[in-house]
Amino acid sequence: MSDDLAAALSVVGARWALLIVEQLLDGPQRYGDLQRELGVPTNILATRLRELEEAGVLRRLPLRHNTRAYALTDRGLALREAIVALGRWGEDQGKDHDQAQNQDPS
Amino acid sequence: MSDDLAAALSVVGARWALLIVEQLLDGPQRYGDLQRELGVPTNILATRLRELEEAGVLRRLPLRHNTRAYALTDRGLALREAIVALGRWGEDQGKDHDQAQNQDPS
DNA sequence: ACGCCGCACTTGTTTTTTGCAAGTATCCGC
DNA sequence: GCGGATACTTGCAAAAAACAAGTGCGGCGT
Repeated sequence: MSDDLAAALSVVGARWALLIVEQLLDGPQRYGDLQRELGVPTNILATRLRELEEAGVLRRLPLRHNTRAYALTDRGLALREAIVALGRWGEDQGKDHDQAQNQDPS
Repeated sequence: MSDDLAAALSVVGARWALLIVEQLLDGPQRYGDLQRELGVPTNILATRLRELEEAGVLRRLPLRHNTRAYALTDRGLALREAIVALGRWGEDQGKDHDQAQNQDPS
């Protein structure tokens, strides 16, 4: 079964996961930054970060004392293309989403 | 707000949504086909198809009597790139995803 | 004509996921 | 040693998903 998409979604398909990765594409960030930027509930954020770390998408880098940063691994960075592609698609989606279904103007 | 990704995910971010679209990239298919190919619960499938239709991603084409097919619209087809990108990423994901940080195997 | 089957769904009900609010632990500066 | 910042837990309610069974409709065989 070549269902690579299902494999991908089992890692980054959960809610907020891709948004977290997108945010980290701009560089490593701390927990509180992600929280404030994305507006993600704190327990969900903690859960996702754990999952994504275990999946090898990101890793914790300890900073000073009780602060640390989350940074994408190579595998995480490899999501950029997919995220950009989805983002582009989302652009057009935002325009008008009234049922403008034109496929064959007769 | 350049959060196009969030806009995209609000449409195709729900569980099974992208898999349904992927399946339809191979051409129009019927309800039962999607169900059997993907193994998606029937009530979820019905819900997603309704949502995706309302979002202009796909449309119903009536076939004979009480059968119909689901086909992607142009907007739905435009998801191909994103799906391919995610699929490619998922390929590599499949290799080994043990959370072995740096455990020397030998 | 009538029952039966396949197709495309609904309609309960349970389980899982998400969200919200509040609390805990640790360190740092004062 | 107190207050505030940072990084999370924990408890509980709401929402979504999965499971199981049922409905309506049309065609087909008999």
